[in-house]
Amino acid sequence: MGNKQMHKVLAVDDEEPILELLKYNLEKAGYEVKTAIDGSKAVEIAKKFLPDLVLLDIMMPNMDGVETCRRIREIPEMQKSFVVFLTARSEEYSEVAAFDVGADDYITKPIKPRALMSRINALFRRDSKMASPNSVIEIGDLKIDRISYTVSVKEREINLPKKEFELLFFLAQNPNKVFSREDLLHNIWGSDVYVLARTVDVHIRKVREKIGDDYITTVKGVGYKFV
Amino acid sequence: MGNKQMHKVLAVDDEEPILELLKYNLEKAGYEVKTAIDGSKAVEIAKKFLPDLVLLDIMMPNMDGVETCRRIREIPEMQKSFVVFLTARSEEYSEVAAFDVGADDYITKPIKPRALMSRINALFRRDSKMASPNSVIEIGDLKIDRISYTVSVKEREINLPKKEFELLFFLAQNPNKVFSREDLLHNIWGSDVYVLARTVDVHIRKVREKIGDDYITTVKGVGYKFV
DNA sequence: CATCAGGATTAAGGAATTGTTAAGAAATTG
DNA sequence: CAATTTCTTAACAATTCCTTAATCCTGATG
Repeated sequence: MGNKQMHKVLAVDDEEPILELLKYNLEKAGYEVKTAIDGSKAVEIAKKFLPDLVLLDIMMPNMDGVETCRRIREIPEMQKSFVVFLTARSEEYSEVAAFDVGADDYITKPIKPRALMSRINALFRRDSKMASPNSVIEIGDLKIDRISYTVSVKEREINLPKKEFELLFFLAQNPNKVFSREDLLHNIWGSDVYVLARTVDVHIRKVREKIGDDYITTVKGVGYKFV
Repeated sequence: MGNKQMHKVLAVDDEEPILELLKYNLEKAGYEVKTAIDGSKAVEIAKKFLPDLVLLDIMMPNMDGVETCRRIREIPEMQKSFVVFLTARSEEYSEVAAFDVGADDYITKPIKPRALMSRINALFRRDSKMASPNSVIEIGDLKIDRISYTVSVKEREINLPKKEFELLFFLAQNPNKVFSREDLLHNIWGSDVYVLARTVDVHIRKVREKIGDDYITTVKGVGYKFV
């Protein structure tokens, strides 16, 4: 997360000229760009390329944008990436469905390059997705606030070190979803940090020690989940 | 991880010590490894060995990594395998060419064993995750959720240990189809794990105990089926 | 109705996984 | 750069889960 590299963008559209338009503008703005001509190719590329942003045409033959988005969101490493839909002005049908599957924004065609780039730059300017407005999670007695970096259980404030906080926050963001230790390492430590998987156990233990045993569940042989 | 289907890896480098380093670490991690000292040998071995992953040094005398990769990709059975390039930090020249011939990743030398293994494991993990798209099955009062690893009968949540969960999930994925104990062992335990067929009975019993007797049917002399 | 074959059930030991602790590195702070 | 906190690793304890084997049922068959 922290590493300042070029942001990676995957553009998906069934029309070649639009892909070229997107690629040209994005590369000019300093992004690393890959393109895909249909939904299944997009998923394939996303798995390997792990883009920070996916630009996704919502109307495509075979697999449409919404379904493609769902598949992409299933990739553990893609949980934190942005997905922005491209949609013709008329077809607002899928606006709801789009946000359901985790879209971050949508941009209407025809695409105006300058507007497009300004919206995309804005996305990344919001430092990371985590720092976005809804970064306060409240579940039962537990309140996790990523802005002030504090956790409280029943009004009682608790200070968690960074890794413990990130771990709790990440799990709480995806309640009831099991993550393997490897998933957690990739998402919280980053894909280029290599520590033993059992390190996660120790952090889990410390978090539990501080907030109680009721929030993080162990799924033996699989991993951990929130609640 | 539970299922141990040994993955096959072919390591290709013109330096013997590097091959040994790779072989040692890969075998320790449970991979079946073969090595090749140059590109043409690599292609030859790949044809017979059909590895799931090829680790390919990009700078080699005679046939370089990119060309070797192209030849390997021409083998029909190797279309779906992974190819990961090994490249010295300086020579990023070939990054583009590498991805063009279908590379899945590249790792820079000098090789750090732990980082290497973590990336390779991630490669296979990502692959296997995609294999099971329908992660939530609902049949009547029964809901099986592979994301949270929980089973619920009429809103009542039940926690199943891993093997029991996998067993139920597998059967429920193919409703009304009978599987012999051997089929189940092969599919859930893996093809290289040898346990007595009767072990399945015990797990079936425990699943029934928890979700009720109405979901798994015994077909005498044949096996078990869902519903 | 006795016998038999296959399945159900149970309990126990062993295997595998996770919990817990502590010590030394690494990072951060004053 | 010293002091403090946090992170990672390793070792061992605790726990859960898996497998086996022994015994008990059940229904089919002669």
